[in-house]
Amino acid sequence: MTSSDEIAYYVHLFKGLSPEDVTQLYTLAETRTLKAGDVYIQKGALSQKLALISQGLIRTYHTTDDGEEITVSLRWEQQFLASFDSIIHQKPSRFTYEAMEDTLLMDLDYAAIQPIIDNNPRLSAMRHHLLMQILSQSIDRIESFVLLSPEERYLKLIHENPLILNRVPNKHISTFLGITPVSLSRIRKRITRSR
Amino acid sequence: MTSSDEIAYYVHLFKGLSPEDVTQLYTLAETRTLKAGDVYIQKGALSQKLALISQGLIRTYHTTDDGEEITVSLRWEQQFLASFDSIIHQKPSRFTYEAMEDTLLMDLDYAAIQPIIDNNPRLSAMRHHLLMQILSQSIDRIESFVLLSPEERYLKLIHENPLILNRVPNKHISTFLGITPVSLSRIRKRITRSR
DNA sequence: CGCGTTAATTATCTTTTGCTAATTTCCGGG
DNA sequence: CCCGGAAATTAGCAAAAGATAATTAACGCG
Repeated sequence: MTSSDEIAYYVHLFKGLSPEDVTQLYTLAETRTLKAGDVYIQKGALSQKLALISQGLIRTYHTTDDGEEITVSLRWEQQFLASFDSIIHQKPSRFTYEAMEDTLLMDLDYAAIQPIIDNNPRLSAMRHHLLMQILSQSIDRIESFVLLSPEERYLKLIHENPLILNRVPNKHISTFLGITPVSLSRIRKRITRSR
Repeated sequence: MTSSDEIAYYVHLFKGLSPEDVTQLYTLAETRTLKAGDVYIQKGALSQKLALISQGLIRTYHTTDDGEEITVSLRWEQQFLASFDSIIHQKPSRFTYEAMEDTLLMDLDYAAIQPIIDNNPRLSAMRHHLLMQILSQSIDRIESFVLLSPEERYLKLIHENPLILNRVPNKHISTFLGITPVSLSRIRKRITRSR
């Protein structure tokens, strides 16, 4: 794919942007490939990374004192990924961002693109729109913890996102839902038994 | 307090804005008082309400099929309150927003102020800044559900926000933490016993 | 294709939570 | 100041979840 093809693709994807708008950012973007298991952002890193995932899946996790990994976020195709600790608070990331599959993404440095976005009304509007999407998803996730039981959260997940189960091992799904792998296994058994 | 005093106050509060910027929004704002128990946004309402709380505390809750109230959010002085369902998705609010105390707030209609903010770079930048704050708080709350036990969530709450306990009954604190009032009571007992 | 590692399930036991109801405490209006 | 209703705690029991370990299944690499 040529870069002009790609720009046309993003103009189509982000309605409201001109080819020039996209090009401004595209120039500063780097296409990156990650192999399954590769770390995209290391815990402790201070870089203000921002990425748009073209292909693949990235898991964000926290590591406990005894070395357990707890999955905080799962992001895949067409979704943005951001090192929020660094972007919002200029602090080192408390989390590790790791590819679960071979992954292709557009890698950006938010510190570099921020002034460009700030000075371009259409890019600013797009950033605002995307931020609202992300905020909406976050609020949704909070609600699922407040309103639903672990079993209901799992059912919601497989309802809204059945494909993810084939891409992420259950042990990561479980911590993503705020429970242990053993507990998820029991929930799955309960569910299959009752249908 | 005169309105010019108030504008000076907001100029000081939102660094980066000029008195003119503040005035643009202030003109469209309405100072509203709510008595304890008053509903600010009714479940089902479609209005894109946005408020800055000057004094008081507002609880957002979901009502279950059997009439139980589950608290989703608690907001107080200097914080923004938004009917996200309506603002982001133009849908009726799934939640009720109710004052827990006599409350004073600046009431805004986001539909009315959006074009003004869009056309004013400083206001746009402030909106973006505030959105990032709200997103950061949301992500924090998600993390507390994924990483912490109910007891740890309660300890985190009283550590970060001890005053809230004197302003909100425990039955609302408990559902806010994703547990039942009875369970919170037991957690409180465990804690006092161990110190 | 087999071997070894990891994931998933199952088992056992302990702890915590939910549910329901009873009891006690708290609080505001008369 | 008292009284009634709501909140908070406590109690008792059932269900679910956590911790740990053992067993089985799945998977990737040579």
